[in-house]
Amino acid sequence: MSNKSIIVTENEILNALPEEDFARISAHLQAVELPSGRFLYQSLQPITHVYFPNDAVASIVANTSAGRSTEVGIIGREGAVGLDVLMSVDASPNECMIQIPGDGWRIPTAAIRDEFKLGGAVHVSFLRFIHKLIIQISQTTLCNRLHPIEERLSRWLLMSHDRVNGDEISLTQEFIATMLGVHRPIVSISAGILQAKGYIKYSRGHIIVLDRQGLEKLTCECYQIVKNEYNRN
Amino acid sequence: MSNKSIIVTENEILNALPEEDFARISAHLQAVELPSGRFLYQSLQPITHVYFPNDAVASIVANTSAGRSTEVGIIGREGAVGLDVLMSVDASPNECMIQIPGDGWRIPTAAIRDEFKLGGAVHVSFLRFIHKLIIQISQTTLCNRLHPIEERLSRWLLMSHDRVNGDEISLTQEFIATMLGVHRPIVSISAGILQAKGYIKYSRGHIIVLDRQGLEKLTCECYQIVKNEYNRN
DNA sequence: TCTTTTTTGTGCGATAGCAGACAGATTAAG
DNA sequence: CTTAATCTGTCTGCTATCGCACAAAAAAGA
Repeated sequence: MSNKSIIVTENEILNALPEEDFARISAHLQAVELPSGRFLYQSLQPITHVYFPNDAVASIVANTSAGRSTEVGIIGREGAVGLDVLMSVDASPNECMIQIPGDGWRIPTAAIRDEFKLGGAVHVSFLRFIHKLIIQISQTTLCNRLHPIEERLSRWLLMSHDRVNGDEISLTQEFIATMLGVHRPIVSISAGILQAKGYIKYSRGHIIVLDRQGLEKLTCECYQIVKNEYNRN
Repeated sequence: MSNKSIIVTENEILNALPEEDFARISAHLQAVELPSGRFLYQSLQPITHVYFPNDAVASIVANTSAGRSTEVGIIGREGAVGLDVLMSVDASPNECMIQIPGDGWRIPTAAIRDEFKLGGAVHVSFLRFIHKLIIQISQTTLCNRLHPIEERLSRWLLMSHDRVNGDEISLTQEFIATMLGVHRPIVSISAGILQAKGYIKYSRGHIIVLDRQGLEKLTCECYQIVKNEYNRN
C-alpha cells in the first residue's frame, strides 16, 4: 500500500508523479491550511518551504517601494510555489501570498532540493512547470502594457476560476485592483460592465462566474496563449 | 593546454565555468555572427541552439496577433539564449531576436541538454541564470504597468548599455517604441527630454550614453532591483 | 548632384486611466 | 436593534498616452 493511496491530493504536479517518486516525496509532505492573505514567502526573505496548493490559489506579486503592487503570476493546483529554491537561490524580490483560501501541502526546502538532485521525474516535471510559469509571466508583461482593463480583468477572472472548485471567487475590488495594478474605481466600472453583460454576478466581495464563454470571448488572446502552454504535454 | 585558453569569450556564463566543464562544452561551441534583427528562435518554432552572446544583445519579445509587440527580457554577455530547452520544451510562444549586433557562440540543443543532465557546474549556473531572467521578466511586468515612459526608457537604455562595449547604442526610435510597447512619437519626446538633460546624445538611430549616473537617477527602482538579482553570488 | 527612402519632430483631438473624495449600501459587532 | 466598519458606485478634474497625420531632416541610392 503506497502513500499515494493514503494522501489524497488535488494538486496536479503531485498527482502526475510516478508512484515511486511520489512515495519518496510524500514522506516529507505536510498538510497545510492556506488562509487568505497568508504569505508563502516575502520579498528577499528565505523561502523555507515549497507549497503545493489543492484548492487554494496563490499570487506572485511584485512591489514598489512606494507601496504599489502588481501580480506577475498566479499558481494553483496545477503547480508549486517557491520553486525558486531549485535554482540555487534562497529568496526572491517578489512575494507570494494566498489570494483564494483553501488547503494544500508543503515540503521543506532541503527535502525538495534533495529530491530534485536525483534527476528523476521530479526534476523533469518541476522544470516543466517553471517554464510554464515563465510563459505566464511573459504574457502578463505584454498584457499589462497593451491590453485594456476589461480584457485583463476577464483574463484574471478566468485564470482564477480555472484554479478553484466551483464558480465563486471571494475577493474585494480593492484586492483585484492591487493585483491588476489599477485604480480601484476602474475595477468597479469594469466589473459592472461584465455584470451587465451577464458574464458574472458581483456583490460585496463575492464574484460568481455565470458565463465562462462570455468571458473567454471578451478577454485578450493572452488567456489562450498561456493556457496552451499549460496544456502542452 | 585546455580549450579554454584557446577559445576567448566575453560571455560571462561560459567564462565562469570550471575548466573541466568548459572543456566538455567547448567541443560543441560554434562561433557565430549575430547581426541585427537575426532571430535566434521564433514563436512556437523549434529552438535548435542555445546562444551565448559576447557583445551582441538579444531581446525576448512577446507578440499579439494584431502585430503589436513588447520586449519581456533582454539577454547579453551575462547569459544564454534559449535555455527553455533545458526545461523539457522545444519551443516558446515568445521569439528572440538580436537587438544590438555583435558575435557569440552557440551550441546545439542536444549537446547542451546532455551537459545539463550531468548535473555539474553547468546545471547550477544555468538554473541560476534562468532565475535571474525570471526576476527580470517579473520586474518588467510591474514596470510596464506602473512606471512612466521616461523611467522605462532610461531603464531600457541602462540595461542595454550594461551589455555592450562602449557607449553607443544603434537603434531607431521605431524599434525602441516596439520594445517598450509605446507609440513611436512618445519615444521621440522622451528621448528629447533625456537629451536636454544631457544624459544621452541622440541622432538618427545612434544613441550615445553620456551620463549613466543621470540615467540611474531618473530611472525607476526596477533597474536596481534586477541588477541586484544579477549581482547576487 | 538629384531623387528616393528612412528617420525624426511636432501637432491635435480623443480616450483610458489616475488621484482623491464622498455617500450609499451591506455586513459585522455590540 | 443600533452602531461601526467595510465595501462599492459615482463624480470631478487631471495627465499620460494613443491614433493619426504631416513635414522637415538626414541618409542612401542613382
